[in-house]
Amino acid sequence: MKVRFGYVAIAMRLDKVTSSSPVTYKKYSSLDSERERLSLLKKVTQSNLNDLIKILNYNIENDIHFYRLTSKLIPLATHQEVLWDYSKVIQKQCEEVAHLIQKYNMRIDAHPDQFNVLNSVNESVIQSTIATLEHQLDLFELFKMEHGKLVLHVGGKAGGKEAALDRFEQTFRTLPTRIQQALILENDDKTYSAKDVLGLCQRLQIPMVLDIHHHRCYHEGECLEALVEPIFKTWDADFWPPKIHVSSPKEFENDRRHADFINVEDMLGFLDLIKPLNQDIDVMIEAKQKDLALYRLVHEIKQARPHWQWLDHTTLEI
DNA sequence: ACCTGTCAAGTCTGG
DNA sequence: CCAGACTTGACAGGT
Repeated sequence: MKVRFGYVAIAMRLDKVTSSSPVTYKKYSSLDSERERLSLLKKVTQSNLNDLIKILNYNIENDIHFYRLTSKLIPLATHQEVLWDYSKVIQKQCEEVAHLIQKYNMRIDAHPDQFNVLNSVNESVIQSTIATLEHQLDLFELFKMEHGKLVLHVGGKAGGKEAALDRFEQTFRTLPTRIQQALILENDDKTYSAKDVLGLCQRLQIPMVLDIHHHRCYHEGECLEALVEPIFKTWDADFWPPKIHVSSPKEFENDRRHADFINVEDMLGFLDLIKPLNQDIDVMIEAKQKDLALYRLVHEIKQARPHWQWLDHTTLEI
């Protein structure tokens, strides 16, 4: 089985490189002319795309095949008072991004922010969530990513979990097909357990992302061992192998906040657990120190399991 | 060179 | 019912 490691949004080794520079609506609306406003949006967006290209090149240089885009790549892209056409402004850079992704066969995902709630009791929240998902898929198209995935949590629990899960299911079935095909769901750390999300994903026939730390923070006695196989099975029909999220608690056992680095024992425990399944997986590292945490984890796995083989600097073959 | 406040969003808790 | 916490990274402004 092959295990690849990825990280989120920021390459800490690259100084002064960020693909998340914002334009706040406050700043935008303070500008007097349409020309100034567009010029600011254009400047920041092009800078973000240029830095994304630097990050992708950096990933390639370091054998990193898995990466999560920032959700802030295009400032004010979905703001109802702005809604600007960014596609022409970044056409050239998108071609470069597409080229890099295709050439190196990178897996790239997106994880819209927590404010995106498909099971909200507020219809306008659902509509803005759909707009955000559409926007992310527009970007995937510009990057020629046919199989890009969007990770979401189930959302709130207003009206009780059963009712809230039903709302999710109802809403999902009305979504545009391309969103249905891209959505994958993750267990969270206080409301929807791995077991809850697995059931929902099975009903909707969509893949599930297992977050190991969230499971540790919130479960109702279920053990991971029994859940892993059916969770992986939700990926059977998919282009990609299953992916999991890994993080370690900041201070104490069930601390929901993420630590700077990954505790290697957390990772080794899981790898030992799933080894009998002989299943390729992609591991998204969610640590404050981003790519640095990836390098440290890989290094510590190599020390702890010296007999394991590596296909390149970050790809494990066991 | 550092620290603090601001921005943007939705949900949930505590008063 | 409403204020504040939760969360995140970038950046502006003050010291």
